[in-house]
Amino acid sequence: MASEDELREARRAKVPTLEAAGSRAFPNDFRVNGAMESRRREILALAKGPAEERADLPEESGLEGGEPESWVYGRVIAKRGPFLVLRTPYGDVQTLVRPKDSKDVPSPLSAAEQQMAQVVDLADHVAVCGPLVRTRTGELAVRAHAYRHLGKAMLPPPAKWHGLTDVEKRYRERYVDLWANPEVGRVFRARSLVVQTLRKELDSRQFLEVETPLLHSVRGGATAKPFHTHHNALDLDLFLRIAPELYLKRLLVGGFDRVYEIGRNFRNEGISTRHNPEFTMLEFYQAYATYEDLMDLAEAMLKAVDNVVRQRFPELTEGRPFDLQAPWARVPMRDALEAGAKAAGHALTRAQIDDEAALEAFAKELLPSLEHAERKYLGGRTSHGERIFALYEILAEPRLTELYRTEDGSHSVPVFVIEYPFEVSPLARKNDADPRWVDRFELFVEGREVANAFSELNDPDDQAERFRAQLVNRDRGDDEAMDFDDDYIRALSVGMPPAAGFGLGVDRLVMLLCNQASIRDVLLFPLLRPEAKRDEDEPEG
RNA sequence: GGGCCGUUAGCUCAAUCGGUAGAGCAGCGGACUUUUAAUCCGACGGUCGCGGGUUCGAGUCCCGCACGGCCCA
Repeated sequence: MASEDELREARRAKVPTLEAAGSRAFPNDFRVNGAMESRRREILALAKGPAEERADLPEESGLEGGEPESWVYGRVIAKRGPFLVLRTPYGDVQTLVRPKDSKDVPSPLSAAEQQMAQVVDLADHVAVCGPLVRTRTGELAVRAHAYRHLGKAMLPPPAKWHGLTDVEKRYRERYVDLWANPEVGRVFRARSLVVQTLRKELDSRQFLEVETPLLHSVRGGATAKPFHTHHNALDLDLFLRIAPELYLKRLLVGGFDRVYEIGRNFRNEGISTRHNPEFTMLEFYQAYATYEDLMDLAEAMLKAVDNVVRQRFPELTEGRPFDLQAPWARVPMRDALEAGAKAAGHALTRAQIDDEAALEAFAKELLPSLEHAERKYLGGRTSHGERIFALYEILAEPRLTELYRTEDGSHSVPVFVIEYPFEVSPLARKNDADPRWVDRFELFVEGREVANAFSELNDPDDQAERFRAQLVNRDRGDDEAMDFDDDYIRALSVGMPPAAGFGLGVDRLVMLLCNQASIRDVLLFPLLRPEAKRDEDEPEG
């Protein structure tokens, strides 16, 4: 017996035994209450804790009767001798289940319970109730004086020693991965805590959580390729949103001074270890604030998130190469460029950067040493601002991690890069003192972009101008360009208060905080191609 | 989109130069019943990802495809 069907059949064959013993294969009459839940948690803590705390427990042979009995319940993940190991959300607990009388010890279970326990399979759900005992090696076990079958697993679990390691299978069968590999579940608990803490931080600052449409008839808020869909009754082509930005700013117009949304966005792009077509972003907008206020807020908020996650999940956060609690760097892009160029072995002065002709000459000189893609990118930039940005991206961004470090040099620190050229920031407000730059920052942690924020553009004429520029790009074949959003211009015309806005990739933040190399490891169900259908399902020919 | 790697039993993996596909675990039958990957005995378990080609003979060599992983764009 080994084919999947045969393994399923072997388990199905045990159902009549369960029924003869008075249990359904899939009963739903086992109720837990708060007391049982907290008791189970206590027992798990005791099982995991130091051995001294279990020293007072009697051994099985020392039981006198009348000891308090407790329920534990979970999935059977191992059978060892007379022990069944149950996996619970809080860890594993041993149960001592005697399905037969042995030479020295009669089974404490009823005849029906013995029958049920004899046909238990790995991965079944069961509950046992009994006194706590100490095993010969000082471990805790719950000795089953009562036994309940709670649910049959018709398929076997992964190999007990290696577990489920096939990466594709782990993603496709996450429901197995999650219980078979406890560290996987831990990442998603940490993710939940990250989101919860972000909410708490914003709620405590009087931000209002809102939900805006996912179905958009106009592309906007970011430059990206959208997914297309269709509403039948209205016969209307729609896009899945690429960003909530324009709706959230309409709410500023409407008088909600502080709003945020944590939600899914969809971008019709390739898949990689850092990209999934649907991903979660936090965006928030605050009236009467500038991007500088948001730097303070972002730093406080992310330090709080980091503290909570490190405290609750030390095993996930240890050994990270960056330190979020150290002072964060705030660096004008031109300073980062100067430092990056120096580190790359180029003499590039601030005066050269600020001088359009000098910078163009430097770029021209640099071109031959670049790889094809970078050469094409830098060579194609025509304005001073675009050139500063391209040189920054090529020379400085990859070196942020080495340039900005803790005092002892042991960890990288988060870097706010500020003073972006207006040419590369179509939605951001120009700086009042020097309109070459916009009031914008991007936040980098360990060299990876985590957040983007700026003082918002609320001049409807300026915004209309920038939409028109997007249309020109569209005509040139740029299928990532935004649409002209008439209603958004009307909203700005009604009057949007001065404000600043912030966007953060939640998936990437979780990756960083929890040391996960792939975005798929922080998404419960990453997008995969469907499995190939079996031959019998395919049409002939 | 490009390059490299992978796909063999339910799970984890072997298979030498191209010569009858193997092991551990799980499952099944039995023994044992304080185990820590429990142990012992026995029998069972295969569309070698899919399709073509070369060959007397292909898991192995060649071509194509599918799915996945990593790197690059």
